[in-house]
Amino acid sequence: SPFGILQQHAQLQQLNANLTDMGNNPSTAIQHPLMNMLNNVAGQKRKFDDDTESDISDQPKDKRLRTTILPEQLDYLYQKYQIESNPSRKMLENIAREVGLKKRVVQVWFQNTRARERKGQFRAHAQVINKRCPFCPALFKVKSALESHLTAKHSDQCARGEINID
Amino acid sequence: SPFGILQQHAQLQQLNANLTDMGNNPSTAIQHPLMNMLNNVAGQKRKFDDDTESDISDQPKDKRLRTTILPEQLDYLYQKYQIESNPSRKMLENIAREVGLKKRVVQVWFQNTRARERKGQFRAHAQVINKRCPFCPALFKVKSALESHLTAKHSDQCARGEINID
DNA sequence: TGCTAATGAGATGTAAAAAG
DNA sequence: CTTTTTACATCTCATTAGCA
Repeated sequence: SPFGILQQHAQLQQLNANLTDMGNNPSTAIQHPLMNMLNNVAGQKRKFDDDTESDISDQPKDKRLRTTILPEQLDYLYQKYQIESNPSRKMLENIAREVGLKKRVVQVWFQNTRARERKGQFRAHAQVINKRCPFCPALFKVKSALESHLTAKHSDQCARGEINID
Repeated sequence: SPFGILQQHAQLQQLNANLTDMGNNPSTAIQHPLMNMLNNVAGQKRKFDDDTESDISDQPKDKRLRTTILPEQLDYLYQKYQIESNPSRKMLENIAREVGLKKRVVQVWFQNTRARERKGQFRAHAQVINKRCPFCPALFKVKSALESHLTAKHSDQCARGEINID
């Protein structure tokens, strides 16, 4: 996947979030009064299995981890969104694999984007360029994709100032 | 900066090595004679799409597994249903083999579809999409038409994984 | 602080199981 | 077999909360 590095980047961010969270979790167990405490309707255990109900350990695992979708990934997602705003499951898996995000994350992104669009908050995102890489025959239609490619494959040349991305 | 990623690449790889590569591998790939080009994923894999990826295969509970019948398969089944809504055992086996589903699954589908029809819930079942070809301005309102166009005119791009037919 | 990723409730469709 | 019920999968919508 061309986003392999990006994926790892995101994972690192999440990891760091979890690690640094150890020990300082001030916002644990803040529940809104409106929110009900019951788990999902069908009894599916979404929370950590609480059969050991004594709950002495009280690990601060409640922290919600937020995936950072990088600009390059966003471009890709928006590209796909233009083609199909409501992709099938199979399509979703393909996209997730390509972009290097979990399927669930991609699914949520599409849901949120759809909702955003319905509310009229849709914004064009990707910068279409359709340019060729100066160092190899690769062709790109999105600017950020070219940038990723350059940093991944031709970072040395770029560093020498031989090329201007714009 | 897009170059910042590279700096972390090394440690990221190390980190990634430690992580138990949570690669979701849905390649169950049940194949059926019909539509050989689509890789059918309707295999029995525990879905339960919730994040947490707790795919540890020691789930002791009675998990009712639900087959996902793909649109292409549905098309085929409805086609057969129009011809004969109550097929014989032999026909059932034929249909099951051709569509790539277990006989029992097809049997249940016919039962449920019959019941649905009796209750007046019969669906027209048209695959209207109104999508534009990702590679040229051609517009299609029927899914199968787009698929034909893609395989006929842009098979190379499709093969390169630049776009997914579904 | 704004944008948005993630969550949860509620609705819908339907495959599978149970009942008849 | 049919009818009914259960449970899973996925969507929308409203909210909550994390990060730049």
